[in-house]
Amino acid sequence: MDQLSATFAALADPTRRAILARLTEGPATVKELSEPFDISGPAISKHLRVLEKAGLITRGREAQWRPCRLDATPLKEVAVWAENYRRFWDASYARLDALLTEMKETEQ
Amino acid sequence: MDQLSATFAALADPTRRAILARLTEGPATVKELSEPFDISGPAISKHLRVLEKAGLITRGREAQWRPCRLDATPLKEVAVWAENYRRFWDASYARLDALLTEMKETEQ
DNA sequence: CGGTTAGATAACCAAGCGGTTAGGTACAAG
DNA sequence: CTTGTACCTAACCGCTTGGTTATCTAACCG
Repeated sequence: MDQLSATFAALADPTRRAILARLTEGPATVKELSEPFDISGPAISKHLRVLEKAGLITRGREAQWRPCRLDATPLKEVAVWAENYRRFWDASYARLDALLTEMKETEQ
Repeated sequence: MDQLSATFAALADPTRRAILARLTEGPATVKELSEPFDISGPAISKHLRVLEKAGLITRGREAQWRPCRLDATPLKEVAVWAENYRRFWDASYARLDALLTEMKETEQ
């Protein structure tokens, strides 16, 4: 699986996006991250592994804690990818695109 | 499944992203879209259904063809979502963040 | 009419996902 | 040393996913 696919797949789960949102406020332990959700610890562990493999978080070791820290660099690739489609959602460009399509059709 | 999750899930597949890229050049039939890939027609149909449910394409009817057209509006939400993390991948902000973390730690 | 083409649907399969419970490891505190 | 806490791994379960082949509909073409 390529990097971009892994990133999109990781972001497809609301729990994982909530974890990322929490990590914008600073590093957190697994316990802290699991508190907002009523799912088991192993389920959180799996989510964190997905995020780690996607390069969206890094994990340290401090005694019995495994603090998680946000690494947003893959999100830059997401933003860049999405920006390539800006002209297709931007209204003025959409009108221009429709005009060009119409011109192309009538010229044949 | 919420809209954003559906969009991310749809984008997690390279074949579907390639289909979207092709549609930036204009509408295309199912056959045209399937040509670059050596997977069966039904597999393409499934990908198109995923994209359609995510609101990323719309489909028309012209005789025996079902032309697909790009609808990039969900990608705007993706871009907006990712932009909220810009300060975490931007180098200068990263350095500022590290500085603030250091200050917070030493003040205790 | 018969044949061809575009495309969808159905049924199936292997693999992956999101969740669980049970049990194991590592460390700190009493 | 014992107990409790933080976290992980393993095994399992139901559902989804990405693919297949086979079959069906709908439209055009001769």
